Amino acid sequence: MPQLHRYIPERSTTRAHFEERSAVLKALAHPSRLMIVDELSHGERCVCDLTELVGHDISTVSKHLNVLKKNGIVVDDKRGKQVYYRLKVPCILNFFHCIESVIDENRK
Amino acid sequence: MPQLHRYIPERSTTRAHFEERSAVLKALAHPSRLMIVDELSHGERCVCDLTELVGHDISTVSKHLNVLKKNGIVVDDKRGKQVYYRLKVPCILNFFHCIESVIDENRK
DNA sequence: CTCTTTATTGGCAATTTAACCAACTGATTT
DNA sequence: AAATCAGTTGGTTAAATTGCCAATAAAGAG
Repeated sequence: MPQLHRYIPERSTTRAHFEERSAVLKALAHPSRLMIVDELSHGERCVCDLTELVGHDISTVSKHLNVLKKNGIVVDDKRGKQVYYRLKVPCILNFFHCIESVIDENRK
Repeated sequence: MPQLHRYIPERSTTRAHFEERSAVLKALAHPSRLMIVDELSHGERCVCDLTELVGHDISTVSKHLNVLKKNGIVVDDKRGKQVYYRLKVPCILNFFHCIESVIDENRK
């Protein structure tokens, strides 16, 4: 008698699953997008605020925001002429501590 | 009397700093490299073990390992004919929980 | 309604990334 | 010493990324 349910792993470790994870990391892995996430950790901001912060063309910033949005890191909210973005999953911020420690180690 | 020391920020938020951080994230943001990091969380492994795991050419895996090494995520150790890699900064593993929660949110 | 402001989208050029194969290095085996 | 095994490095090609400009859309102001 086959026991099919025994073969379902608790945690997926398939290639597809690692691709999903890396997509999220890739969305964060750009200096401008990190600046944006850092800024959004202080509250929601409109695209024009973020454009000034990042110092690139507004179309470039809009595309960066779309990358973050597609990967579930931010959500947007149009109010009037402006579009406001905010963090969707705050735990993203925990990354920074670890990344700092990696960088500190690299300096040694 | 100028108070120069007052202008030194506690935490750097310059573009250069965000570039450093994104370099670390970028090193992690690839499915094969995530597979490697996940495997190394169980202990050190030689390149040939990781090559079998990843399922790509050994030269490709070697280059992935070099990316992780250059960014301070793993360290290597040659013993005999084999080169063993292990995680340098274990906190990297904390990322996974958060990434999972992002992915879970994305499914909703 | 027209003009302006805010943001998104399409398209293009330059750069980067990632895979493979081939060549090479270094250590072990025979 | 010669052959073999484990890994790294160089070179090439295909694909993805990122920036800007131009065109478009949507909302508000005059």
